[in-house]
Formats: sequence, C-alpha cells, structure tokens
Amino acid sequence: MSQVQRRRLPRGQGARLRQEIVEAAERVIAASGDGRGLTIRAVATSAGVTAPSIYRHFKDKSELLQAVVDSRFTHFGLALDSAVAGAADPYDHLRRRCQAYLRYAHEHPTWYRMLFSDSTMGWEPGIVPGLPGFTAFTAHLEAVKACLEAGTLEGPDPFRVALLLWAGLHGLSELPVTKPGIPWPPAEELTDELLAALGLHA
Amino acid sequence: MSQVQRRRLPRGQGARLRQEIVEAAERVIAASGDGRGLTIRAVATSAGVTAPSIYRHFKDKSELLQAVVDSRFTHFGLALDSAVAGAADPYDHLRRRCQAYLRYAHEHPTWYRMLFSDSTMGWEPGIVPGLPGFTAFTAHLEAVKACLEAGTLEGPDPFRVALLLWAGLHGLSELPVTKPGIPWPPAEELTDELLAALGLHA
DNA sequence: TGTACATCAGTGAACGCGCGTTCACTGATGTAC
DNA sequence: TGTACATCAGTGAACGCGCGTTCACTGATGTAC
Repeated sequence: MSQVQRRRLPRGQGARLRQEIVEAAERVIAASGDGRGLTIRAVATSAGVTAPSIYRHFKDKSELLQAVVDSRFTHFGLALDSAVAGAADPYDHLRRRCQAYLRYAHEHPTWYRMLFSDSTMGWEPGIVPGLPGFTAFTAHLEAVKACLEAGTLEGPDPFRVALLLWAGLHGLSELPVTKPGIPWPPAEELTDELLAALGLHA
Repeated sequence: MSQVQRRRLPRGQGARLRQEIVEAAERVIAASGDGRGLTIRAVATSAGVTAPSIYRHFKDKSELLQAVVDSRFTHFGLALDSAVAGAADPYDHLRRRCQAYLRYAHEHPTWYRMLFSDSTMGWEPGIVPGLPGFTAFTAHLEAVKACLEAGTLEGPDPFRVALLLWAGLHGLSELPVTKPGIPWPPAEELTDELLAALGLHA
C-alpha cells in the first residue's frame, strides 16, 4: 500500500532485441525479395526467438514493417548524402546525387521497390516534414535549385524540373529490372543525357 | 476394340468458362488492389464455380495469373493505339500516346503496377517479339523516331530518347500514387514539359 | 429412331500447410526493506 | 547483507483461418451402332 510505484530502469535488453528483430525482418524481406514475404514466424526464427516474443516489441506485423521502412529510408538518405561529399560545383553535386540514387536502386532493388513503388508505404497526404523521405526530396529539390541558379537567373520552375528528373530516375531505376528484355544502355549515361535535356549542366 | 478413337468436337462451354475465370480473376485482383491478392478460391466464388473446376482450365495459380497479365497487356496496347486515331502530325501522335499512357496508369493503377512495376511479370531476357508488351514498346519507339525525323535529320539516338521518355512517363505514372504528399502538378503539363525537354516537338 | 456408353465439365470433401495472434506460464533480474 | 517479491522478457502450446491442390465422384452431353 505504502509502496511508491516507480519506473524501473530499462534493462537495455528490450531495446537491443527490438533492433535485432528489425534486422531479422530486413533479412527475411531481403531473402524473399518482397515486403510481402515478411512473416512474423520467419522473423522470429531469424532473430533466434519465438514468434510471440515479437509482440513484446511491436503491436502487430504492420508496425514491424513500418519500422523496417523507416530504417531503410534513413539508410537511403544517408547513401545519397554521403555521395555528394567533395562535389566540385552544384552540377557535380546534383549529378552525384542522381548517380547515387540509381546505384541504391540497383544494389538494393527490394528496398527501392518498398520505398518508392509500394503504395502502402506512401507518405501521408499533406507533406510531412521530418520523415526521411521528405528530407531526401527536399535535398533533391535544393540540389536542382542550386544547379539552375548557377546557370541562368531566369528559367524553368525548379520544382517542376526536380519532379521530372525524379520521375526519370524512378523509371531508370525500375524499368531495367522489370523489363530486362530491353537492351538498356548504362544508367549513368542515360542519367547524364536526362540532366542535359532538363537544362541541368555545369 | 474396333472403335476408332476420334476427337470430339469442342463443346464451347470449356472456352467460355475459361474466359469467365479470367474475368473473375481480374475482378478479384481489382478488388484487392494487388496481383498478390489473387486466390483460387476467391476467383472460383466470383466466377460462380467451385475451386477445383479452375484446374480444368489452368494448370495452377501462376498460369491463371499469366493469363490475366496477357489479357491486361493487350488491353493496355489497345488503349494507346486507339488514342492516336486522327493525330495531326508525328508530334501530335506521340503526345497522344504519352497522354494515353498516363491516363491508363491513372485509371487502372492496379493493372499498371502489375504490367510495369512487378518484376515477376517482366519480359524474358532477350527481346521476345509477339508479346503485347513488346508491340507497345515498338510502337512507342516508332512514334519517337517519327517525331525526331520530322524535326531534324541529324540528332540524338531515338532509342535512347524513347527510353528516357518512357522512364519519365513511368515515374509520372507511379510516383504521384506512391508519394501523394507531394503537390504534383497535372501529369499532362509535366508530360508536355518532358517532351519539350527531350527535343520532341512539332 | 433407340439405346448403350464414352466423354468431360464441374462438384464436394478433404489433405497438409503456414499464417497472425493469444494465452497462461517460467524463470531470471533487480529492488524494497 | 539477506530475503521476499514485483517486474518483465521470452516460451510452449494452441486457436481459427484461408490457402493451393488432390481425389473420387456425378450427371449431363453427344456419339456409335
């Protein structure tokens, strides 16, 4: 009765296992090649625990999936940001970002599809700052803006140019995978041609 | 013993039910919003038969799914071809095809995703003539070629321009769906800007 | 024309499976006193 | 320092479900003679 209810110190194990479960979920998805291949039981096996213990850390399967998407979006943003280190000028900066975008899609097709091609993963209507995906888009837009301003002061709307460039990058990321019967030229070359066509150059 | 084994005339019922099963499968997929939502039992219910009778017409579930994809690819090709009737010139022809492409993606997002974004539906390596998807790509390439030739005799490689245009159309078809948080301008306007940027004009 | 029978599309019941999730529990951890 | 006990991460068993697929069957159709 007289005992004061006190919060106990976190033991650390909980957070650690949560992270291990997310990593196990990433392995399961990577092995199945599709976000739909995620099963609680497979995650539990891969993490070396039993299925019910997942529920100590995630309300249900969709919450676990969301944690994986968040993790992968952060990973994607870091890949692009780290690619621009040492860029010579705004054009070089933008170009490196685009090449890194394609490289990510090529090296991680499953994650790319989950982040950009699965409508159940879409950002909520109304731009939500703070999401990794929003940050990445903002950086993309700024890179386009800087490149256009370095060229001409008057010119096309950077927002629209950024969207067209993004659309092209998305197609170049996905279509060679889904339509391998087409003899696609190297994506790097097509990216340079796309940048030039959109008036983005040094 | 003396009886001659003779092929019986088809009764017609078989082919009719096969078609009804494909249409039921299309309804099931449309209702679930994803090709993975296809189940034999749901198809059977929607077609008004029992599940085992599906197997009289399709070896297994994947064969049924392939039949749906073939049907939808034909549908897609027809939508684009019928859009160019009455085009004034090569540019108008190409522009109508592009607008029809986006319209199809917008009106039938589930089919669009199955045809262009699902790697399990990809054309086999090595271009395979005769597939509806191949026909549609050839028509697209020819439309780009005609448009470039009408402009200048010397110029960029039509094949590469066609791929860049396709990539852009794919992005404009899919990203507004998966990323509705971005205030996308009308796809028609962006398409015209893309065509102009790629040097495709009247 | 009549009848026996081969054909064959569709049925009803069942199979084994993997799934998400729930439940009562166990046993180690760490705290109150 | 010792001990009773609250906490809590993880377990083992089980649930109900929908799935793809198989099987022996039924009963209408249409042909051979």
